[in-house]
Amino acid sequence: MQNSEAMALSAALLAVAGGLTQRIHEGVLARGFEGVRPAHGFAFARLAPDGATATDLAAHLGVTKQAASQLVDEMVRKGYAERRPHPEDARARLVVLTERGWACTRAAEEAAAEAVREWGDLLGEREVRALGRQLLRIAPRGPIRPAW
Amino acid sequence: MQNSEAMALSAALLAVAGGLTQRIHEGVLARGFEGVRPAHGFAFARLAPDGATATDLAAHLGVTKQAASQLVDEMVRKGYAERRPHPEDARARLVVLTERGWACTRAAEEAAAEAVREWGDLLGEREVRALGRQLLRIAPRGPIRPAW
DNA sequence: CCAAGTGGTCAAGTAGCTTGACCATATAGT
DNA sequence: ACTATATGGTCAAGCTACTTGACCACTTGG
Repeated sequence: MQNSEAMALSAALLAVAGGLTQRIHEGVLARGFEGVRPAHGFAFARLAPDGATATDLAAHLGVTKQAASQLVDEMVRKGYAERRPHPEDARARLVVLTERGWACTRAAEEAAAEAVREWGDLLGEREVRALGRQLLRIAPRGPIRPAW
Repeated sequence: MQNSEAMALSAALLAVAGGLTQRIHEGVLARGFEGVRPAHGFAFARLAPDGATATDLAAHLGVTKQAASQLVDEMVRKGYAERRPHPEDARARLVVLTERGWACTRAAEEAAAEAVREWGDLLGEREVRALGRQLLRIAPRGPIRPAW
């Protein structure tokens, strides 16, 4: 495969990712959740199962713990998360989603599903599933860097 | 397709895009081009064929013309681009890549090809080509937003 | 030929990150 | 058990890539 081909693939991938991000962001906004930025979505994803500490979040997002802490401040201030004492470590605080945080997460899922459904119209559902499988196989492990 | 499925697909897509961006960035750095940020790559892509005005660039990147102009300042200062008088409009300035700018573009292509080649190892070249075709078909038209 | 539109710049403000210093609690070594 | 080091978190200050707003130079259209 030629370099220019790889570049075309990369450009398409980044364009799709950028478009999807914006679609989700707009969809969440349209469902009445204001003051949420795309970066919050990645935080929500980490908090969703059982909560996490600010330092966990920092590692997951690839930022400093101070930045993660500021992000948590903001989510708390806007009612999407709350800090609880950590059950096993008196230094730490467990950050968990509030009910509003869960609702916002569901809104993001709906918005994502909406965008993906349009892909289905273009490619067929079978191809979209194949796309998902391929992407899962090449997805990197490390932190999800929400910026470029 | 369920919402959670769409979310998993979305997460994988964004993870792959983030990883690819980082890979390209590191590859460009490793080839000796310093002080280049991922956002520059999108600018280079727009400048590559025949140059562009700062306002064109702004529209392409989805930022204000002031921000685009600052980006051009930086690229000029670092030797990747230069401003020339516009042949048809005395108000405008045509921004074109320098030889170093072209070299940096080629470095980015090589880095991208390296990452894509690894996908080929995982999926097979046939599947990677299919991936490229699918992504091209669902890629949005508008500006490429280099941030989320 | 003048009015409105467009490309570009200057200046100031903002938001989200960084680095650096610090405290409180936990964990490991002797 | 006691100290030394590591770790979770916070406070404070600074940086940088963006924004908004005002403005000038040139172009375009009635």
